[in-house]
Amino acid sequence: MARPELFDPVLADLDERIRAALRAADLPEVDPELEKPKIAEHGDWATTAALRLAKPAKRNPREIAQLIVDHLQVSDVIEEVSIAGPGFVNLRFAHRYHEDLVRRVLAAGDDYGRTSKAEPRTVNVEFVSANPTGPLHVGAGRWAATGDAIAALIEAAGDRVTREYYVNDAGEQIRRFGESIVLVATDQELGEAHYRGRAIGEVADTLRATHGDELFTVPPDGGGVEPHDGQPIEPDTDEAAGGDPRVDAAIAAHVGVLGVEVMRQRIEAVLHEMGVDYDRWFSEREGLHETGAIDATVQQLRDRGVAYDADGALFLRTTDHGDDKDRVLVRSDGRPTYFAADCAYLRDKASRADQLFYLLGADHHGYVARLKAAAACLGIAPDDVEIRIGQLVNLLRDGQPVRMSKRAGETIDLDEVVEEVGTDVVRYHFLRQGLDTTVDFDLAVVARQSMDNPVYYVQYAHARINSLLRAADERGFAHGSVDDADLSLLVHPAEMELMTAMAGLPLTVAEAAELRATQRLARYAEDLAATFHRFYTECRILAPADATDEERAAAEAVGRARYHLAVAARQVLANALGLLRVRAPERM
RNA sequence: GCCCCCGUAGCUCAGUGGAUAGAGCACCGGCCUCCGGAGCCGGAAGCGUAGGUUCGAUUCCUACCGGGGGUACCA
Repeated sequence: MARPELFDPVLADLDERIRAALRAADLPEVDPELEKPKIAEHGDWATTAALRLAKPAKRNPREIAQLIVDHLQVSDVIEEVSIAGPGFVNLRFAHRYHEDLVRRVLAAGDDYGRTSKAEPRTVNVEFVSANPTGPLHVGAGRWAATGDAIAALIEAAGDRVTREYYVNDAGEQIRRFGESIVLVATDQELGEAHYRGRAIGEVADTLRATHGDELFTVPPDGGGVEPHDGQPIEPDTDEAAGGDPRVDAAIAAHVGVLGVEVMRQRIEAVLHEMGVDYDRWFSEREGLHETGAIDATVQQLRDRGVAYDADGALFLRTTDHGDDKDRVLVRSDGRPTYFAADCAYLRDKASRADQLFYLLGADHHGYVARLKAAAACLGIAPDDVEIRIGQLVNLLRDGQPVRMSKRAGETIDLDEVVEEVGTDVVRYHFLRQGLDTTVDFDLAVVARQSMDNPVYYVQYAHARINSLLRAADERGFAHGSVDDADLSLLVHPAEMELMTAMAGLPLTVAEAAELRATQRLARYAEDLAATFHRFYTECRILAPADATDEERAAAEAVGRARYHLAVAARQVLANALGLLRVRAPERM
């Protein structure tokens, strides 16, 4: 778990002093495990060391707490040390701490909340990777928002990130996809196994526009057959491999490849619209099949002695690493399986990154064991392969399920939803909920601009600060620089609460990154917004229009301090939203 | 059958060993001569059940009950 003392020099010092007190009191040295009390009255930080020492030291925890306090020499940033409850040692900051914090935030600017690491790792974050045989559905929006935000969090926590999309553009499905396009383009009926839906027709139209009708009727190499005597050309089909008897296999394959690229671009466009931009679109066909990487990987697995032949097929011994059964790498007919491509891809990525992160939907949870086992078989440390499973999305409208089946017209694609409600709403809705919970995405609820959408609450706080600062400028409010402001005047409970909340961003970011828990940051932003709204309600910056000169003069010094506090709050809010890739608007 | 996830307020969700379990929505009652009421303040309301581990359990373990998903020489 992220440690608070790593993000704050004052806490680092405090941590060390508590350890020193334990030594001085002849107590076993345990980690102080500084934590934030839930209740503000208990102070700013607390240590539970005394509670945890009770057993080994065989003493009453309150006595131990007293010993700690007796030997603890705190710096003057700590104003109060007290013992409470069963043996908590509570610590309260002097006001100076909060004043420094405001200055720290303003000095750090956009970097406030980010941390650097002495030895950053390169983390490959793969997410979405939906088959490019159809448009993204709403559920994929969850992986887009979450994967992207997790990537941003990992970066903010000091590591390097590559965002990657694995394009499944090889194999059986591409031929079938090609056949589907050809059949639709030539007004023939689709078979049972074909892709259907509006998108197929759109791809067909796009291809017709760029390549002409011959694309669907003439094999890419010309077919070697000239039409003659008005006889239709017999398609050179591949029914043995499951091909449709009406479609030439070479045409299907060619159209499939072109169609996939059209679809991939559409996917790229909607993801871009959602603020998600990949560093790499990894083509299975180009990157693994055409380079021979699959064959090389299969050979390597043979050489490592982790593969064996049985029933004419080649199996990988994944059961040696916790899988339920060994997996087929090469079928008995000699074709490599999709799993073999997975292994090759794993190997490729491992050569480019220190850590491989996969975000998968719950419908893929069966992959976890075999993927981790495959990594182990390849000699990749299983700890360097992290697979997170997210639960699925229920698409609703007014509480009623919207069918997400493949049938034409019934699906609602991600681009339509993004168009309808906007990217901030879509992203935030997914990001504020944990990966382990099933998300209900109700189009009717999500379209409402109210507190049904907390994103507006947070954005409103940010817009409100901007409005406030604009009003100050318009009235010629002389705020001066923060160095000249007397921040010691910020003693109102709402001001204290706001400063305490702002101090929490770095730790929240670190924890959210570590746990891959975007909702932590979203909830933090909501809490901070609420704290600001309270401050706004209770603490005026500008004197009322009808104030007397005397009143105005009295309020001026504290107003200046509050002005800088508001600027700092805006910065923290903007940074939190920025990591979620949600806009922080100046007006709304 | 086996595997994974979930069960917290009427509803949607936070809270991965600490003190008095938190928000929003909905409901009830207050707050604008003044910087944006998309706001603020107050009220009522909850950890599925039964055991176990621990000084301490919503949190960890086991069983059970409910809900969701997965279990291919498919891609």
